[in-house]
This record gives sequence, C-alpha cells and structure tokens, in this order.
Amino acid sequence: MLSSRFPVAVQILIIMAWCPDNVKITSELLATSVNTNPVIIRRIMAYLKNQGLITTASSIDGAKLIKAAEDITLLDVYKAVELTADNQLFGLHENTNPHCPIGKHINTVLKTHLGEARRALENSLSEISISELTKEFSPFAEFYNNLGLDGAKKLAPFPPLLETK
Amino acid sequence: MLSSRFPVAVQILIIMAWCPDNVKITSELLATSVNTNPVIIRRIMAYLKNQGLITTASSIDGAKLIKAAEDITLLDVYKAVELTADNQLFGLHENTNPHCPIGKHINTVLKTHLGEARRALENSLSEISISELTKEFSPFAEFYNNLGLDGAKKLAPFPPLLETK
DNA sequence: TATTAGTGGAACCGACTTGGTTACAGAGAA
DNA sequence: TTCTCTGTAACCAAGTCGGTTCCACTAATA
Repeated sequence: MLSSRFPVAVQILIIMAWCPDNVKITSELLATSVNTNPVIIRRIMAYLKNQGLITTASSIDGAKLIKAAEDITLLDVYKAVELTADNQLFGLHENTNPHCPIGKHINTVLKTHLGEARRALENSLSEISISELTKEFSPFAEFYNNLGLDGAKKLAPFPPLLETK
Repeated sequence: MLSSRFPVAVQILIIMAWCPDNVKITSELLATSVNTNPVIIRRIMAYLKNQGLITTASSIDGAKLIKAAEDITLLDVYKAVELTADNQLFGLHENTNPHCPIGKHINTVLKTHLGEARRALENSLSEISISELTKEFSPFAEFYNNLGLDGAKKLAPFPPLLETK
C-alpha cells in the first residue's frame, strides 16, 4: 500500500501558504480539508517541523511557514516525510550468498544504478515549489479574498477554514 | 519496509543472462544465490513471466530469457514486479473535503506533478539494461568460463550454480 | 487563578503488505 | 513409473499505515 503522508504534507503546506494571515492554521482546520483526524495531521506536521519547514504553536496561535513557499520544493517535503534513514528509494535483499559472485556484488552494483534513478526522481521533485502549486489554486484564493473577514463565514459547509483570530 | 522484489528480480535476470547454456536455471539455483526460499523466487519469476521477459519450464529444462538481455531495461523489471494497477508511484489521500477548494482539487494537481516525477524516475530506469549490469560481472564470468564443465564442480560452497544439464 | 484552546505523544486497533515456510497437485522428461 | 521441478494455496510473524481515544502540558485569556 502506498503511503499518503507525502500528498497530505503537500496539502498542508499549500493551505498554509494559501490562507490569509487572519486564518488560524490548526491541526483541526487542516484535518477538515484533508478529511481525516487531527492527530494524523499533527504526526505529519511533526515531520515538517523537524525538517525546519514550519513552526507550530500551542494555544491560540496557528502554525506558520518558516521558509517562503517559493523556497520549499516537493523534494523538501518528500525528504521530510517519506525517506528512510539511509535515503533509499528501493529496498535491497540483504544476506545474499557471498559464495556466488553475483550474490556477493549485486547490492553494490544496484546501489549505484538505483541511486541514479533516485536522483532523477529527486531532481524532478526539486523543480516544483509549493508556491507554484499554490498558483494553481489562485482562482479560489481570489474568491476567498473577496469574501472578506465577515463574508467568509457564509462559506459553510466548510466552517473550520473560516475561523479567524 | 521497502520491498526487495525489484532487486531480487534484477538479480534473477542477471544470473539468467550471465550463466552459460549448460547451467540449468532452476528456482532453487536462484534461491541459493539470493539466499532465500525457492518459492520466493517462483513468485517473482511469475511476475517476470507474466510480463513476457522469461519462460519457465517444469521438469528438466531451466528457465530462459525471452527478450535479449540488451532489450530488458530496469524499467521493464520495475514495472513487472513493483507497479500497482494504476501505475502510481505515490499514494494519494482519497476522500479529501470537496467543500474546500484545495481539498477538492489537490489530487488533480498532484497527479500532474507527481506524474512528471514518476516519468523522470522511469526514464532513468529505462536507460539501464540487464546486459549493462551483466558486464559489471564479466571478471567473474571469465573466471567461471575458464573452469569448464568439470572444473566448475570445484566451486563449492556454492553447489547449485554448478549443476549442469 | 481558573478557564479554554490547542499541541504532543502514548497506546491501541484493524487492515494490509511482505518475506518466509510447508505442503501438495500437476507437468514433463527419463 | 519415477524423478525433478513448477505453480499455487495456506499459513505465519513482523512491520506499516491510517485511524481513534486519551491525557499531560503549554500558553493566552477572562
């Protein structure tokens, strides 16, 4: 089963970059947009926080981006939530037979070539920033901004997004 | 945990491309090189067979490559054993909130950009063929060939590789 | 100070994947 | 027939993942 941590993390960052300052970004707000449990959001936000992409705040303040949306690439997000400790995209079969020449050296050979493939993937991810993704939602952002602070409350059924500080 | 089906499949194909014709390729031979159970090998060979890369044979004949090693790329192997039905590399969170503009459109936007990343990965994988990997083992192939049919039996402890028809 | 809102994290659950193992029916060559 | 090997089913233990509940802690506020 493919993990959905990565796309959810991207969605979190897009919302944080997209929302006006008067919108308080809480895990519950984000959970409403993603349609999941706030704890799921907090787990993913912990990755993003650990990677230095966002800050979180207990009590009344919402979460904030640390880096500008232009400076956060999909690679940053991917590395924050998906990669294992040894930065590998593919698994390897350990304990191959050292008495077989191929078994003995296969992993060294594979690491080289699969590393190239991983770098190709990462290069592609690094070419897309959160701000570029945010632009694709600009029609909706304008609509939202035109509502103003009070008008926004009419937007149910999606109440959490409309809470302001 | 990262699946090791892909690297094991590559190892299988390298051995099949590398071994002289007088070596009978059985699941047990391959399992000895990989250092796992023959059933694991057969499961992976079923993927390769289904993809049209190899044939298998019950009884006395060994498995054979259908396509030439030059024409089998790592992408062929990857697609055979790793990709899901919808060809996706990344998971998506389904059931996002349709009342949130971002939640409603996030997956469409992500599919576009993550599809680009996937294509970058696949392009990289398609540039490496099994025969290129086999070349990296050529020193050992020469050594093996120099042994001849009878001398090969001295190569224990790695007996299964040495059985000939 | 007491209340309130929200975070952070532990604990647990069910569903699923994965590598591994055993067992057995069937095909095919000798 | 006998022997070898494949193909497949069944099962297991371990790990992952999304989800949920619960609770201690923090910080702003009334």
